[in-house]
Amino acid sequence: MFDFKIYGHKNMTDKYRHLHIKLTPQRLAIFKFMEGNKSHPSAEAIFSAVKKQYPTMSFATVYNTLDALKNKGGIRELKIDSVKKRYDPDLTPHHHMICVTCHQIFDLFADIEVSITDELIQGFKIHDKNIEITGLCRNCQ
Amino acid sequence: MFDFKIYGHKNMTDKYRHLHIKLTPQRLAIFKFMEGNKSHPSAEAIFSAVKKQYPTMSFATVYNTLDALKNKGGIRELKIDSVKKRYDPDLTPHHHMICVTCHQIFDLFADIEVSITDELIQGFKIHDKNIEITGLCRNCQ
DNA sequence: CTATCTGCAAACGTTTTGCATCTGT
DNA sequence: ACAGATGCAAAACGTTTGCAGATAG
Repeated sequence: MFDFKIYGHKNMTDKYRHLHIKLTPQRLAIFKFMEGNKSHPSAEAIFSAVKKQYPTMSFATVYNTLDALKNKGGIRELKIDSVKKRYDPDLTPHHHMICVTCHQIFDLFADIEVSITDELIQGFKIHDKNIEITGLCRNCQ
Repeated sequence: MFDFKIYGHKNMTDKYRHLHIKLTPQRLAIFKFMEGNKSHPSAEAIFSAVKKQYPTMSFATVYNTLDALKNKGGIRELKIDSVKKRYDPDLTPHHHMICVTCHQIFDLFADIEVSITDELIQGFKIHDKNIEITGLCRNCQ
């Protein structure tokens, strides 16, 4: 989930110590579930998955953890789904393709040319550019 | 809101007849409010505005009308705001810039080069490409 | 030790729904 | 006439919050 290989982590706890948040077992389970997860899960999906291991897991803990991760720059919150928030542990610059039929989300690691004239942006200071592509995935065509 | 000037509309009702939905006074009030509206209003904003004229206006009617419009291609539903849906009557291709401080939404009518190799899109058939830019607007810098 | 986290339940804001009544066509 | 819209209130849904007890550091 985070590229800290340079630290040579001994274990799970060491691996996430840099976040400077309390590393509870519940949180570590969430980190583990998110690590390398390409499904862009919702809070509900994360909750369901981690609840198997921690039957007392609550939404408060899931949202609390996701919020902490988001604030520490550990995950991205996606607005791809108008119904619920989705989370992406992949922080490398990429975009998303959403199938209008099966609603699956596909990563797109294309380097996209976004050339905008100063005149058009009305003095807006750009932090981030994000491209959302809608259409039909191979299966649904 | 719709570019049907070629029909030479006599009045409000004629203007929207092509939608093939019942043109109630409430709906016409919503159409009028949306026409040329650059504020990307939420359902609540539309409701509040139109309620002044129709005190009995309900959310059911607002959502019903927005849904009909969306399905007939009369408006676009935006996913820019993760809390609530926003609606845009402008159907000409354009993108959005969202200020992270004041949360205002600005239109961006730039023609953006999105060149993607066939290999990267995994057979995905693209219908639409949408760019969301986040940053600071001139006022908030 | 104590600042922070967990888990529960209740509250919240947005959107959807059921249904009786009404109305545009 | 009648398919479809309105308006109300209730429900549904995802998310947030308050708080008492627990725990990581």
